[in-house]
Amino acid sequence: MAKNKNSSDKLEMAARAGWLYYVASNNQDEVARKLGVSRQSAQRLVSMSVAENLIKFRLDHPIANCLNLASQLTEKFGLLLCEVVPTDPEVPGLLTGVAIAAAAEIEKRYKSKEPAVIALGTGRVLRACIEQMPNMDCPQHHTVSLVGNMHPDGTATAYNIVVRMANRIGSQHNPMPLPVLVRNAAELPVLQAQEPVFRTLELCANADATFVGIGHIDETSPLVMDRFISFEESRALVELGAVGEIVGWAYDADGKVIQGSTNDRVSSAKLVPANPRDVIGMAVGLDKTRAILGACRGRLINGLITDEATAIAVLAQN
Amino acid sequence: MAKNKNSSDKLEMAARAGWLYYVASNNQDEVARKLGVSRQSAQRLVSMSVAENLIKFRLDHPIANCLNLASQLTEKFGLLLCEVVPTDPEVPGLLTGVAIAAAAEIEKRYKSKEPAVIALGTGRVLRACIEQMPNMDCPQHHTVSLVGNMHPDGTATAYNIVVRMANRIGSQHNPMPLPVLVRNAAELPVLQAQEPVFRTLELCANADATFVGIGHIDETSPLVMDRFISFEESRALVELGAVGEIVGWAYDADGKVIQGSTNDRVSSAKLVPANPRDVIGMAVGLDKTRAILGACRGRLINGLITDEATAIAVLAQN
DNA sequence: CAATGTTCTGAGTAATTGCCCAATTCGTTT
DNA sequence: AAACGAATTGGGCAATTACTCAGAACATTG
Repeated sequence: MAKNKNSSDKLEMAARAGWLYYVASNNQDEVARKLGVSRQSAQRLVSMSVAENLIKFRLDHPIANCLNLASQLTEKFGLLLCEVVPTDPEVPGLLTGVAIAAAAEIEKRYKSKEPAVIALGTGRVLRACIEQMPNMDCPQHHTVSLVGNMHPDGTATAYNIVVRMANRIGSQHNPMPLPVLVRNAAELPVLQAQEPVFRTLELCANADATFVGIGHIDETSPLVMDRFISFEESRALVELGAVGEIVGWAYDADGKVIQGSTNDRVSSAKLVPANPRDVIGMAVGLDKTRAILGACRGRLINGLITDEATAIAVLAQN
Repeated sequence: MAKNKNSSDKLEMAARAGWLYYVASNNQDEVARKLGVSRQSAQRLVSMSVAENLIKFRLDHPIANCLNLASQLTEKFGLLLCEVVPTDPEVPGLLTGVAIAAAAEIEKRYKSKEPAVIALGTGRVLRACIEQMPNMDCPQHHTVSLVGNMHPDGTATAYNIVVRMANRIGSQHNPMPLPVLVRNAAELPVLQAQEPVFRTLELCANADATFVGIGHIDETSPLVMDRFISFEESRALVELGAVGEIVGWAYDADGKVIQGSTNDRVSSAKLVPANPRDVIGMAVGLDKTRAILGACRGRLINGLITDEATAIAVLAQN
């Protein structure tokens, strides 16, 4: 009884203190004087008003929700970096937002005076990213491709990201002179032992930061559309549980890299689960939900750049 | 362009900083690190987030004395709604508190899915209210002005509340394209028969909720200060027993609308005593006491949002 | 009533925040 | 291209806020 009254009085005082402090923007000395208590007590009351949630903070800005989603994702998947950009409800597939965010992140690395190695994968976001990069002159840095840049016939792929990026920012660069998938698994060791390939893979393994697109796997997936794998292979991967791919490596819902199938012929740098360096995945689109989820669960990435709608979907499905 | 982008970037950073500081309770060092800026810049951003009202504080606790006053007022005047917020004893005129409470009440109406018509009057509280509203997107709702939004010379008034409110919450809106007082009583019927005016008045009459400021009448009253009526007219009104005004309509201590004088030229929507819809008055300040009392007695309002000190004065005088 | 435990208080101190100022950057003008 | 002015930055320091702790007040129990 006495206790109840006491604590409810306290709360009321706390409410007043919180009001005077936050709403009327008094400092704690003034609050103390106006409530007739010592400054220390006023401090305790103000602090209580927050602890007891009598004072609510709310952020009124378009990015508020994004921040919230980013922090949920960070929390849930132990990410080092997470950026969620607003979605234009009328153009939900728009890449510009994530591309800008990703470009800003990439640019940050290139701005460093210290020589850095940045490894790049594939994907629409990364391609859009290049447009968003400023022209720079960074001969001290190194841009390296995680993934083969040619078709089996020797022509360069449409996603020749490394070269275009390196041109723009003026860095040294190593493309990967291999097809994404080699013709048969047996020749892979031989090809990867070639000096240029070998060096490139080495750089990838030691890259200070890695940026990759996250692809989903089904009939409409980028791998199929760009004819890297056939429709049948895609279906086989799905049979094996594949939900997504990063630089060609297909993985399942837990982020475990699939054994066998097309993965035997992937020439790309290996994925390193729980990599201590920054590995930042980028993806937009509701069809990517499961792929993103898998990549996060398996710690194939430790950073994520996406948009609001996709983030919501990922969190909802988790 | 560059400047615009710059400042919108700044605001976004400020929003982030505010979020990290207040919502995620980081200290400024952590905010600085997470945003990649210096501690001082972080401090500036946090401070900007408050100054720009990106961060809003809200007290969520029924303070006993305020509740008590509210229930006395409700009882005594048969109100449908009454909200009393704390007063800072040294800054009794501070509008922030009532503005926040009123904004919460208005927001509640706008949150409804059902299309609603909200009518707004004038006054300092209502103006301060707009700052406290979150940005919303409510194209299904309608915001309508009870009172003329222009000076006789055609310029818009400083209290162009409807437009600013509608911009913020993204509703349709009807300002009132008339002066608050027309030049002479004879032309009033003609002007009010104009389609846009007529439609607006019609909406006002059917508004689901009406929010009005309560003004007092003397030499220092808003009507005089803003040159809507002359000092002499004000004195004449006082002679006729006027103690307060709502959207320009002067009324006496019993809440009876004054006959004649400037009231003959008021273009605003008519006051409806004992209106079955919500009509919520807002007022702060001891000089408003009699005006509030009159409005309540005459049932010109059926809801009241005020502060502790004013509430005490109103009850004491009754 | 004394003993015991709990809560509350304020002094002291550490940490954090707010502000001023000089230096620098950036954009603009000439 | 140089010069100028506005805006931005970070260091340094003062003000404010948070925390710790020992003692006081209070209630509870034996």
